[in-house]
Amino acid sequence: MATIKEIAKKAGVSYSSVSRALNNQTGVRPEIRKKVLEIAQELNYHPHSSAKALVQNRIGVLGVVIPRTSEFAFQNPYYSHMLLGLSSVANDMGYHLMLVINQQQSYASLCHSHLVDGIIVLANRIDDPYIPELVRDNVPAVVVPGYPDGWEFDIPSVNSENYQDVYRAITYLINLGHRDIAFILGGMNSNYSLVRLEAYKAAFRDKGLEYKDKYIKESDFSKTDAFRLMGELLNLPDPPSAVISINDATTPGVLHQINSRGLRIPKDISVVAIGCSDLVDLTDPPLTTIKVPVTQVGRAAARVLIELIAKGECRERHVVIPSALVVRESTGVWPSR
Amino acid sequence: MATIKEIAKKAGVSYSSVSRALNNQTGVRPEIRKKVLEIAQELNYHPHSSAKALVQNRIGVLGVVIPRTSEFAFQNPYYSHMLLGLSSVANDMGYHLMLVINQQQSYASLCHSHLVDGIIVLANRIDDPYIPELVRDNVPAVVVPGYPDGWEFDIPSVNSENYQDVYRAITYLINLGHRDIAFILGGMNSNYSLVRLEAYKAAFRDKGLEYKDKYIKESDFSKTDAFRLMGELLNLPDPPSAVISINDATTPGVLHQINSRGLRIPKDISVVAIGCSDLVDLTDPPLTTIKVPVTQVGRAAARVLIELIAKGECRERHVVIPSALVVRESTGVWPSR
DNA sequence: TGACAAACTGCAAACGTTTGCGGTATCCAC
DNA sequence: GTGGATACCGCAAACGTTTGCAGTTTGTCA
Repeated sequence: MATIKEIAKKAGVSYSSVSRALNNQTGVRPEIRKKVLEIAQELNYHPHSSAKALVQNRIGVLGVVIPRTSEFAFQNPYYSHMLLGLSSVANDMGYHLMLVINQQQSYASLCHSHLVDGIIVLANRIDDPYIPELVRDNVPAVVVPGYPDGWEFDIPSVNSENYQDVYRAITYLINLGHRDIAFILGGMNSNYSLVRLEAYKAAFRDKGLEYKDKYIKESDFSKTDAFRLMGELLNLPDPPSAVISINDATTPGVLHQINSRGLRIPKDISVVAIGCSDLVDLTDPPLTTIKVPVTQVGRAAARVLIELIAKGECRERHVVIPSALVVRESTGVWPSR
Repeated sequence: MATIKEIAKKAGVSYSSVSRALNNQTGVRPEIRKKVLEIAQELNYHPHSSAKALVQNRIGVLGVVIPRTSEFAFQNPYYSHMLLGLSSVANDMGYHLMLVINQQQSYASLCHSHLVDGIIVLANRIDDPYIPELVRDNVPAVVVPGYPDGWEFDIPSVNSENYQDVYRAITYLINLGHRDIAFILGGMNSNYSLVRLEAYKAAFRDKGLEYKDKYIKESDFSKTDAFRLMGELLNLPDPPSAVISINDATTPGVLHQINSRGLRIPKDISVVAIGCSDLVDLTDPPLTTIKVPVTQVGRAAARVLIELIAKGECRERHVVIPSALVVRESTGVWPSR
């Protein structure tokens, strides 16, 4: 591999001039710059990123941490969309992405060893033991979706309008006449579950109604578990008239359970899906959906992290991306006749 | 951040000894080693990976390239499974993963700039302009799934038993009595499409039968396109009695089209799915599937690449992972009564 | 022509490691 | 007590860059 010195020798200048020419800095005669660039091209020169990193104390890589999670969870299109968003901003800003799945060591050490300049934790669990260390060591880091309000420490986060969307969706269902609304949640160590359940309860409360605990089910975010739980719900003597499903993994399980019993949507039961997948667009009937703008969340997360790395702080520590409830045909008035 | 020199000063030894102690090399007294390790712990020392990389000429990172592709394609669980496989082996072998999506520059430059030690290209297109450069520059690289036999250049690859599986599936359908078997393919710049179509044709040929071009459809690997093409097929005066769908993205489109017409599987039409998703396990009826062992392909790819980096060559340049046709309930004899 | 500023250029240090080599201490056997 | 082997230790170079500083050239204007 060609180095800067070889170029210098070949061009007959010092290698500081070569460096300046290559990084188009000021202070090098145009003809020399041109010559240097030509020779670099000819030798197929590529700057040694480690050497650069060593002196500049910046490697140009963002660490994307996907905490220890089960295989089926990682299959969620959530991650794909997120990675697309992250990667598009990173590309534009001159950063690369290091993907860290099921890391068994502290996230902070990635930064301490200068492997990455900063860290994004995706789908963080609120009991993740490695996140407090990030704030203690003051590592540039962003978590998605973050922590409940008033949490014991503060770390930059990006989220979508989780609370508002679920609140709107439940209010909408209540207005349609539904009272027995089931919620297929994920694990309660996910802020997604916590915030959305909070909104669910608030929507009932604000209408002067009471939700029923038996309709609230904690899944492990998997399709099979959602299938099972939806089965339990439908076996109740008074099954729910509507159900809201927390993500793209659980929704197919819910739908499959409903379909396999020959129930009709929305005549027999209304369904609201939460997710980022366009899978739901082709279901029959088209699903009323809380469309989570995951790619945009990813873009924002990358932007915040890059700002954090550059400036040591960021203007907005807790970004919320607007999202929307899209009403389609899987929800109807109740009772339905 | 603590450096090796600070540890040396604090321990009262030279920093070469510290280095040796930390990398548990020979040539340092046990009590000194112990002391050094304690101080390192206490100072929260982490070796500077760039400094290390500079002198060792090895950064410990594998580049995972996902060529320019559309958003919906990246959503395919194929990539998730692959990344899980890659990451598990990489973790075990002390490597990290750099994820490069939609890279607009040459893949080889990643290696030339010492950002990564080697490169894995996922779902390579046979007309990808950046891959020949990898072999020209002798960059450690593996492509998945690779190129057709007798291609103009040779590059290590990992694939599953694409050909055999499709051959078996088509033979199986023919034995059931099917003659009009549709194939929803992807783009013909993908070796997946090429090889599988080859197998499709061979299965007919070897039975002394002729396939019909009108039943072969090239999709763009998307669900919506598959939905459209399946529509065209079912609109034919002589629609197919069976269909095989090339991946996890196209299958839902195919199924949705069939269901929306009120056709019954397998009475009216038999369906064979190709893919890695367990999505199909919950469909009604359960799908006869060519289960592609994508995670294992990923694991093998990482292993081959690491061997390539270490030894400069690998024993097996073209690994094929065995897979299987899993017969479930979406395929039946024809005619069906 | 001279003075002064501006633009250019090169030297050398620095970034944090690893490692070959030569030197020193330790130990054991005779 | 001497010899030699062995284990340990530190010096200094090396990896490929960037960059502050000082020195040199060029240009401009009076």
